[in-house]
Order: sequence, then structure tokens, then C-alpha cells
Amino acid sequence: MVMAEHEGLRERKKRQTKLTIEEAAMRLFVERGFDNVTVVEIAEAAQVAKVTLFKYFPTKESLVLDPAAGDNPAPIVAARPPGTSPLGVLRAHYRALAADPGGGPALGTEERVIKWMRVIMESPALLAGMHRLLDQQRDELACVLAAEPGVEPGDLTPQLVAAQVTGVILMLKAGFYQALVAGGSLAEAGAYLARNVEHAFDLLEHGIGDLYTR
Amino acid sequence: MVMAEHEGLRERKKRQTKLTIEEAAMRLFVERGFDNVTVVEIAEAAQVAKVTLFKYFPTKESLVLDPAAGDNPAPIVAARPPGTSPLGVLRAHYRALAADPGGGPALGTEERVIKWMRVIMESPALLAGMHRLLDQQRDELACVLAAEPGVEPGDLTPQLVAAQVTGVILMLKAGFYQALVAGGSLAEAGAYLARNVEHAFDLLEHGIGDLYTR
DNA sequence: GTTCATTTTTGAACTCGGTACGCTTTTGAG
DNA sequence: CTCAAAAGCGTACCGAGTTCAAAAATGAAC
Repeated sequence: MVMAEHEGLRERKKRQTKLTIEEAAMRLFVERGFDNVTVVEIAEAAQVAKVTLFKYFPTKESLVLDPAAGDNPAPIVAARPPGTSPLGVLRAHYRALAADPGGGPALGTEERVIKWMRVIMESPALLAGMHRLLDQQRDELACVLAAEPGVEPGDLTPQLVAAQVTGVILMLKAGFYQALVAGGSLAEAGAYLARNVEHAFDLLEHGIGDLYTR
Repeated sequence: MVMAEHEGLRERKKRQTKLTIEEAAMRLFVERGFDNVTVVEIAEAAQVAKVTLFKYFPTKESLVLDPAAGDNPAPIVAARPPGTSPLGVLRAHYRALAADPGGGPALGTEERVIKWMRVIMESPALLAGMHRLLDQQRDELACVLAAEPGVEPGDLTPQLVAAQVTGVILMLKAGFYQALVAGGSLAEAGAYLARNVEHAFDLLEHGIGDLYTR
């Protein structure tokens, strides 16, 4: 009855099962596309009942999108070192990602990452799921920004800034993914990122200016 | 065989059927919430077969979200009078909306609008649908901005600006809806909008500045 | 090694959104 | 009135996700 810290056979098996399911799903998705694979097929391939699959992954989408949950701006801002600014630390984060792409979501080999992205980019359902994820991240960032010192309750500024920031980040990521899928190498995608990160954050900091205002 | 312009009985009946379905759906949604109503119930209430319902509305969501499709920034920017700027015309649009709320999506009485919004705000599925709609509008706006004179192909600026603009607009709208549902009157929501529109567009034009940058 | 409570897995039946197919009814043009 | 097109209908079907009770696996105590 008392749970030992022992990391028994149970835990190990569970992790193994989850991995098996994930890999079976990924293999099928890469082969035939997200929308042309049913969950029972995945379950069969992983030698598991459908019900069991849904115990590990609440939705079909989560089979693909769970590993993409990384790269959430809110925690980055919340956990930044003292003396740095929210925007500054985000700029640095993406600058670093451009210099070392693949340092982001850890999924294994470059080849694997590219396959995985292609799966996402080719399914409207997954793209929509991605965007839903981003919406969540936007709200989290708004919360973090609203908790900054000097922000008064009722001020819409945190929400507005969070919306701008996550919007821009989404565009950067979309470009990165596209470069990755089209170009075929992390290095190329990183170059793309490097080319655009500074511009994007400058735009955020200094405004659109007279670019589209007259 | 040749379709007359006559607006025959056929067309009238079709419009009537669509309206009947829409109203039956709205009544049930208001009564019991979007997620607690099935499409067959709606079909029964509208005296129509399920398959017919889906001929008029491709998804359950579209029963609610179709009328919300208005207020798309892309056409506003594309059709602006010469000599005006994209951002300027959008600012003017929302300024006008703040002065005369209810001038936006035309749905009938104030009471109806509020009920309709409450239905949306209380369903995560509909909220997500809303966001999907916004994503589409963002991409459209990016296209329009990319077509402006002086923009070079490959420049990410249109996408970045579009993301910022639609993000900010989403926040304005969300606040507007919330004020409407909470406050209960278009006037109050309009006041809320008036209080924030200028701030939001100033932020877009002049940037976040040192607000969150140090 | 046996016992027994707890956890995990399983199959089958179910709900709901959405589609396919074939059929009947309604409409409008000639 | 005739006839082709359009609209509606019923039914059976699909896939994602849930419910439930029964079966199997695990781990701890003896």
C-alpha cells in the first residue's frame, strides 16, 4: 500500500509502454500522414488496447504535440536572472537558438526532427493544435508580465505585449520550420532564424514606426 | 436550366430553412450551453434531417461562428482610401467601433448579441474555433501587407507586423467581449474599447520601448 | 510460495460529430 | 404537363474519445 521510492518494475514498464506507443504512432504518421492513420491502428501497432493508448495520451494530437510543448516563453521570462528584461531575455533565447538550432526541443537526431516537423506541417489539424498551444502560452506570458513590478491591475498592457510577442515568435518559428522542411538541415534553418530574430525584436521594441503608418 | 435572377421560391425557402436552423441552435445553446447540445437535437428542433443541417452548416461550430466572421482586418486594409496607412485605417476602424459599438457584427438586438457572446465565452471549443478564425485573418492580413508597394519578397516584415496587429486586435476584442458579458451593455463595452484602442495602437506604432526591455 | 489489495490492461458497448449513398419530394423551366 | 435539377431524407457508416466491469499483472506481507 505504501509506495516505495524504489522505481519498481511497474514504473519502468509504464515508461516503456509510453515510448512504444509514441514510436509506433510516429512511424505510421511519417509513413502515411497524421490524418490517414487511426488510433486503433496505432494501438495495434503498439500491441496495446485503444483504451490504454488514451490513458497515456489524452488525444490523438497529443501523440505528436506533447514533445512540442517546450519553448514556452512564459517560464523563460519568469525565471530570468535579475537585472535582465523580459524582452531582452527572450531575444537572447532565440538568438542562442539560431546559433545552435536543435538545442531547442530535444527529439533526437536531425533527421527525426525534420520528419516530425513535416508531419505537423502537413496536417491542418495539427497546425491548429499548435496554434491552440500558442494561445495558451500567450495567456501564460500575459500573466507573468502582469506580475512584473509597477503594473497596475486593469491595465491591458501585459496582454497587448504578450500578444505581440507570442505573435512574432510564432512567425519566427513558422519560418524556422518551413526553412527546416524545405532546406533540409538544421544549419540552414538556424541561418534563417539568425537573419530574422534581431529584426523581429527590434520591431517589437521600437514599433512599426512609419513602416505601415503612412 | 438557366438560372433566372428571379429569386424564386427555392431561394426564399433555403434562406428560411437556414434561419430556422440557426435560431433553433441558438435557442438551445443559450438554454443549455454549446457543449450540452447535440446536432441531432438541433436538427429535430429545426424539423430537419441531420444531413440537411450539415448541408447548411459544415460544422457544429459554424452554427455559432459564421456570424462572427465579420471584422476581418485584411479587407479593411486592402480597401482603404488612397493616402491612408494600413495601421491608420485600422486604428480609425476600432476607434469608430468604440464610439458606436454594435456597429460591428450585425446580429440584432443588444440582448441577442450578449447572449451570443456568452455562449462563445463559455465554451472552450468555441473559443478555440474563434482563435482558428483569427489565425486565418492573420495570414490574410500578412498577404495584404506583403502586397504593399516597396515590400521585397522574402522579407518577414509583413508576417511579423500582421502577427502583432492581429494579436493586439484579439486582445482588444477579448476585453470588449468580457466587458460586454460582465457589464451587460454595449455602452460599457464601448467605453472599455475607447479606453484601450489608442493605447494599443500607440504600442504597435512606437514599440514596447523600455516598458519591458530593461 | 501464497495471499491479497492495488494498479494496469482489456474488450465491448456506447456517444457524438461528420460523411456516403441511395431514395423520394419539390421546384421551375419549357 | 413533363422532366431534369435541386433539395431533403433515412440509414448505415466512420473515427475520436468515454464508460464499465472483468481480467491480468504487480508488489508487499506473511
